[in-house]
Amino acid sequence: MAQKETVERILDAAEVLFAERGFAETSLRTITSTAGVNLAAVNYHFGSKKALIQAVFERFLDPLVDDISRRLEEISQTSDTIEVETLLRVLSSAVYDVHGRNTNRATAFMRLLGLAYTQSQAHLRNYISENYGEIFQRYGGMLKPALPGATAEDLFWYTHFALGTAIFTMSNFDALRAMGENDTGQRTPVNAIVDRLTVFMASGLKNASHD
Amino acid sequence: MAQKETVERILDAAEVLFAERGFAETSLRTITSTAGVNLAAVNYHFGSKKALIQAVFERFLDPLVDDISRRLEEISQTSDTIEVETLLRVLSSAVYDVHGRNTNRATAFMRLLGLAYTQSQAHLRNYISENYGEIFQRYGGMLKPALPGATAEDLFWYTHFALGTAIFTMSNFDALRAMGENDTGQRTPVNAIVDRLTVFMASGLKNASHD
DNA sequence: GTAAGTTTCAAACATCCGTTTAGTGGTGAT
DNA sequence: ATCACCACTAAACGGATGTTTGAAACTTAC
Repeated sequence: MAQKETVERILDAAEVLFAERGFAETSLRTITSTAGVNLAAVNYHFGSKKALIQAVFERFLDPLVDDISRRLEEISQTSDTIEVETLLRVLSSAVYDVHGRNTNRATAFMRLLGLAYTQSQAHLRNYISENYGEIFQRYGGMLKPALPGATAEDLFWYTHFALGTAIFTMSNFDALRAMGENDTGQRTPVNAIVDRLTVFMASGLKNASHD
Repeated sequence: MAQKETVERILDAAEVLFAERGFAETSLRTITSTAGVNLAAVNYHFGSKKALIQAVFERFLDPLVDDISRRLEEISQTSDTIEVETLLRVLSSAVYDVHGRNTNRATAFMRLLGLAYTQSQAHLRNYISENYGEIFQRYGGMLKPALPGATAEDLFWYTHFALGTAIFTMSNFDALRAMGENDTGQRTPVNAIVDRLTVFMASGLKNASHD
């Protein structure tokens, strides 16, 4: 009866609240009351709180993965050897593509991705690695020729260092930005942060080649 | 009456359980039952769950901060300009110094540090920044001349990238090493990982200088 | 217009949580 | 021996949580 369906109202509220407080710290009552729906609606439409969490991820991960897939195919056709920076840009560009206009949504997404790693939600990790593991491996396969001379051990550790940098930054995005503003007096724009992050990761990764 | 005091038994159990599951996900009943003490003991000795969380951190951070302080004074006397790698080594050496023998304890501590950033525990962040903010700033002050040409904004973001890399790696230390062994067939020694981590962070940081 | 099916609702359910209380047992000083 | 003090304990408290229930309201189709 309201403008938006109940299901989407719940997903909208849950996305924001989960990103702000985490999964365990956000109650269904808080979600349903800010969504303006009945408490029982979550269990009716999704089945359980865990299923709701997965649904939140599915809603924004699906279009994102499609976008990344498309971009990876594009650049693998145009050029033969792909630079590290190019591969990193694929990710940030995809995020911007999908949630570009809405910065709040993009930062919420980043925090959620970070929380997925950090918070003890085994069901979420399983869900993600089952449904999105393939694209992850494809990406790693394309990264390998970009870092010639790196052993398998090098590649493993350096990519996980880079992954850790990104995830830590994402999961603390707002807090870090607030600290930075308090510290330097400058409120760094999102894309300026992403640029620095890309530089940091790329230069760290490149050291895996010639050591 | 038992070999260890009640207070320490609680701290030992809480440290492990918090690191495994997080703060909100660990109940006082779980802590007290694995510690073999009465439920009310936590509130009796510490006052509240929040105070217990802070006490866990205090027991860990105090000796570590002392060690870092001592090392920073040492190197600031011997040489004038300090390399980035040297400053990074101060941290890893201090952790090894204080908890060197017990690798489990060191990784648990790293995970806790990561959780302190990620989990929504405002009181913890306030406690840490109030009690340990000084050494943090001193370290930052010594890092600044090692990265000439970097703006305050650069410095803030690149140091937090490096911090994120370290925290993520350490807090998932066991899981990462298991993945790596499964992936590459090699069980990478701890110091080899720390070495790679130092290289990664240093080369990432150095890019803050000339951009 | 009535029946079937779907969605929403208030209320209750069982369970878990952090905290408090009232009381017990022990220790050391006077 | 008495008193004060400290550590500990079993039990209960009030509140919050995810989930379930059974009936009401609405939608759709014939």
